[in-house]
Amino acid sequence: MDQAKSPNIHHLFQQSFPTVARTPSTPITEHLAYLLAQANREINRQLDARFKKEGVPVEQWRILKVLSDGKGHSMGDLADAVLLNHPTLTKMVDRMVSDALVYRVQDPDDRRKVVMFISDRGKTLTQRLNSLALSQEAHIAENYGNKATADLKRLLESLIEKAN
Amino acid sequence: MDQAKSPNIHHLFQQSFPTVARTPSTPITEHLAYLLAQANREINRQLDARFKKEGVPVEQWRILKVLSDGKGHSMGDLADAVLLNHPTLTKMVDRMVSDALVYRVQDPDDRRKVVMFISDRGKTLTQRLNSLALSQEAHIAENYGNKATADLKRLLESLIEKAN
DNA sequence: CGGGAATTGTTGAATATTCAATATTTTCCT
DNA sequence: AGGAAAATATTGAATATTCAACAATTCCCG
Repeated sequence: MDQAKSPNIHHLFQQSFPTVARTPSTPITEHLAYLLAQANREINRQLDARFKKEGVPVEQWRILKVLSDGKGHSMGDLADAVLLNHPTLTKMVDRMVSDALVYRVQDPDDRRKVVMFISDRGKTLTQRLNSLALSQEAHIAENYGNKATADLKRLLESLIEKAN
Repeated sequence: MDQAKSPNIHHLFQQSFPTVARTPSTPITEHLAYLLAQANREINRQLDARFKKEGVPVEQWRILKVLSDGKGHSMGDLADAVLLNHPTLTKMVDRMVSDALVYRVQDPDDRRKVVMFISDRGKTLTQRLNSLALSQEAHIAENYGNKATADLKRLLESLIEKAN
């Protein structure tokens, strides 16, 4: 590899600055994508820490929460709702079925489909997880501010909506 | 599975509502953790799509971008900066070394450490990636609004700061 | 009706990530 | 000084995710 000369035309204009002077370019920390990743990671980490004593990953809580409306949900709907792609969801649901948290029923109206339901065991677990999650939200709202939290949520919703 | 009776004491108070009346509990879509995950996923997906023609995952762009300051960075610093845990970073850097985008040097002051540098090949790639990323940011700012984008960034920064 | 195309979900192989253990070097403490 | 503890990075095994292929069913259109 030739490490010799500056590969872009900028160096023509940089000769008067002898030492360094590379194109500045926005630091990674100012990119929206990065800020979202960082915030998401941190909040998720905290939530996971709270869920740890129940031994349930955040994704399973999402699944349980969606199913707690009591209605049946197809795998496809679930996958969209919980932000998982299909094969990942299938395998996670397999585990949850083993743990008797949810169960599958074949949709009688469309036999390609599977309809997922939450079990009673799943329901009681969901309640414990919900209160852990709520306590986290309360904790955030506490030292981040109610207004800021509400504003942030609103902006995120709007971003998500626009992004489609 | 016994789906028969409501498992919590609430049902004592719900007897006057004969039909259903389960505890409402916030829908998943109102939780901050979920909104962050969703927004992050979507923005990342879009960025990945743009990077696709370069065949570079977003994480590698982050690494390249951090290293483009020309200074050397230890693996630990890098891992923090690019939101990857150490073993994952090690293996990703292995690939990038194979691709001659970055290289390792042992830190002479502390021989436990490795100092990472970006190669010239890495620099030119970074420039192409930067402009793809900037065009995405521009696209977002365009149909989401400059104010909203700035507000969102500010709120995210503040959340991240508070969360530590 | 019949059959190709589309939809839905799962599987298996390939890939990536994570956890725990390890190796190496430095720091700290007495 | 000298040895235990901490810091840094990597490795290998276990686990998880993804991609592509598949199977089953339904849809659609001629």
